[in-house]
Formats: sequence, structure tokens, C-alpha cells
Amino acid sequence: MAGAKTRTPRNTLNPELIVRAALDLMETKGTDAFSLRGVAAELGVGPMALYTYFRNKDDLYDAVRNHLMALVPAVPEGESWPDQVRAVCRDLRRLLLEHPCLAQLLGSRPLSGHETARVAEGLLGVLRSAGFDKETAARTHTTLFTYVLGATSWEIQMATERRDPEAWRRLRTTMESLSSAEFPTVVELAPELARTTGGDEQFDYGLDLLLAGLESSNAVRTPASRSR
Amino acid sequence: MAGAKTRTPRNTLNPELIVRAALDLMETKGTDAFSLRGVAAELGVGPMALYTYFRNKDDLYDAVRNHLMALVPAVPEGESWPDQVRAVCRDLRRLLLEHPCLAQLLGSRPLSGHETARVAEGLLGVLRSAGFDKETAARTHTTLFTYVLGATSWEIQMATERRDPEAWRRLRTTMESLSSAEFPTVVELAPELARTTGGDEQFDYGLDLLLAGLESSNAVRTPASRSR
DNA sequence: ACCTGAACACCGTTCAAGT
DNA sequence: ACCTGAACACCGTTCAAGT
Repeated sequence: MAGAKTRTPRNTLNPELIVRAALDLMETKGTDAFSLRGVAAELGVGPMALYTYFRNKDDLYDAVRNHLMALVPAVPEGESWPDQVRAVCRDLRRLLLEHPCLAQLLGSRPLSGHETARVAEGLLGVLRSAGFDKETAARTHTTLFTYVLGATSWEIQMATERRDPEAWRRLRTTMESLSSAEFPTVVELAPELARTTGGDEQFDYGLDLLLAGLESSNAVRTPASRSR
Repeated sequence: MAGAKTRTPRNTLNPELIVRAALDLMETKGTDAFSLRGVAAELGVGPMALYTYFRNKDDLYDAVRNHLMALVPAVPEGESWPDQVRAVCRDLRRLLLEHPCLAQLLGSRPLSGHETARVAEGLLGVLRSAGFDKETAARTHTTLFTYVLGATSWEIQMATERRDPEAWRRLRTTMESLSSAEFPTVVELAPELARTTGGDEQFDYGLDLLLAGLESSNAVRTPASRSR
């Protein structure tokens, strides 16, 4: 509707152009409403033109995810390892918030591509340098990554819900229909629950819990981690 | 394919029957392959018959999620609050693993229904009894819930990937193509990373980090939390 | 190689109609 | 109320064909 068929000059179709159009459509019409036919129409070509560059829809999904993961910044240097971990997690969260479709892509498509490995390399490098042994570093990486993905996906979903009047109305209805006899705590904490479904403060709260847990455990064996 | 059209006697169609058939189909053919027409065919009725009981596909999704959330057990009594938190989180994870579609439903559909409130009530009650103030209880609840959902969804996705030979082959190919000059840590920790993508031990590792963080912080103000 | 056009086997949902 | 049947506007993908 918006783009008005920018007729592409012949023989100038390429993977990056398609990925960009796909990303554009996902962010405009929503990740679910996205379709190959829609991308093709936006590019002014037939649906089958895309199959020259991507084996199928999932292949295009993977390319979009890889494209977005490339935007995760490098780990900042010269800081303490907890601050480095914080930076990586916050950067990833920020990217997920800027591109909500990435949360969906990371959560529903099998992994592949070098960019995901690059992000993992950054975080794993920090942990290893801090003195974590191999297994603990791997476990911690998975824990942090899944926390960021889970917390941010939830945040996005709640924000989407708040924007959709129909869904928002239903949520309010459900909340108000809860008897304070059956659900005393939920009813009592309704305002707090509404306030803590997202935001920087909520994200940092969980992240700091994990970091406090790491520092209180004997995960870090090297005393050299006291730099800065 | 499996169920062989159990022709339903006339006028015996009802919501529970439809939910059960829908759940069955999601677990058999995969959450994505699920369709209203498929459910209708399985029940031996036309697609439109379902619209008597559900306003649309999303409405049926919500009913299935509510049906599954009802299976989350009550919080065990007479234990310390950290053990109670552990029990709630592990129970939810177990249910998600048993019904992988629930992970997808919780992650992509707006919230509604009493059963989700029931689960929240259980965890929030534990935290409040332990002495958490309102805001901290709400924050902790969101953190724990999103951790369980994120960690378990990731675990399910990885398990699905391992089962699909095509996806598995691609993941191996990507991993082996990583130069150890560019991604030294990922290459070095490949075996550990493969081992820590899921399993009870990995889940408990992250959960214990969060609990250690909670106990090391001054989140709990009431000294009465030392029961047992 | 790059792209088209017709076709296939699907979707969710609306609408008018039957009982 | 409960359910059917035809129809609409979509999908992803295959296949044969064009350049």
C-alpha cells in the first residue's frame, strides 16, 4: 500500500535488495502478515523471481535474521567483565526492540549464519577472559542469551498488546473479572504487574540478578578479573 | 492421517472436544502446520462448524493455551521459598517440554484467561509470603517467568533442530565453516556449547543464578523467611 | 542465469442458506 | 442454535517456458 511498486530496472534484483524489502515489509505490516508474494509485489516482480536468490521462504527468513544480527555492536573494551556482559545484553535487547521481527526470527527459526556466531564469540570471549572455565562459560552464555531473548520477546509482546485496542480491552476485562478471593495477590499487585512488564529498569533488574548470582558463585576462578 | 476421521455423532460437537482435537493436531503435525480446516476434518465436520464455538483461529489458540495452563500443578507447601520457586519454575518447564506448542502459544499470543492468572498467583504468593515488597515481587515474577519461557523455548527449538536432519546438517556446516581465527572461542567451546543448549542441568544453572542473586540482594526484608 | 505465467494444493473467513 | 456449501482473497511452491 505504502511503497507504490517501485519498478525495479531489469537485472538489478539481488539478495540484499530482497532482504531489505522483506525487512521493510515485516516492520510495516507485522511479521505475521509478511509474505513472499508481498515482497515480490513491492519489488515489482513476480513471486517466482525471488526463488532465483532464495531456496524458499525460510531461507529468506534466515537471511533477514543474519542481516539484523550484523547490527549487534562489538563488545566494548577496557571495562570490567560485568560491565561488558551488561553492554552485550543491553545492545542485543536494544536491537530486538528496534526490530521486533528479530525476536520472532530468533525464537522460531533454526540457527545458522556467521552473524549469530559473531555475537556468541563476543560474549563467550568476555566470559573466558574473566576466568570462567569452558563449561561454565557455555552455560552462562546460554543463560544470558535466553534471558535476553525471553525477557525482550515478552516485553515486545506486551507492548504490541497495549497498542491493539481489542487485545488490550480483553486483558483489562480478564484482570477485572478476577475475584480477589481466588487471586488475592494478582489483584493486589495489578498496578505493579502492569508497570513491570517491560522497560529498562525491569530488564536490568533480571540482568543484575544473574550477574549477582555469577559473582556470588565461585564461577570465576582467576583473580585477574579485578581489572578496573 | 493418523486419526482416520472419527465421525462425530450429530450435535455432540463442543468446545472441549474441539480444543482436544486442536491440541492433538498441534502435537502431531507441529504447531505451524496446524489449521482450522485440519481440525474440522479430524472431527468430521465442515470448517465453518468451528465458528459456532470460537470467533476465529486466535480464539481457539487462546482456548488451547488456557487448557494447557490448567495443567500447571499448585505450589507445594511446607518448603522454603527458594524451593517453592524452584518447584514452580521446574513444573512450568516440564509442561512446556511435554507440550511444545504451549511455548509458542505463550510467546506469540496476547494473554487472557484465568489459568495464566492462577499460575501467576502461585508464584506471586510465594514471593509475597517470603517478604518481597510489591514492586520487587512483581519484578521477580516477570524475571522468573520470562527466564523459564525463554530458556525452555530455546531448548525446544534446539531439540526440534536436532531432529530435523536438514536443519541439523546446516547447523553442523555453519559450525565447521567458522574459522578459528575469526571465532576462536566459539570453535574452542563447540562441544560445551552443544552440551549446554538444554537439559535439566542447564536450566537449573540459570535458575540457581537468579535465586543466588535474589538471596544475595536485600530483596527479602522479612526475617521470617527462614522457615525450615 | 534470470524471470514469467499458469497451475496446484492449500489457507482463514464471509455470506447466504438450511435444519 | 448449530451446521453446510459455495465463494473470496489470499498463501508457498512446482513446473514448463521464455530470454
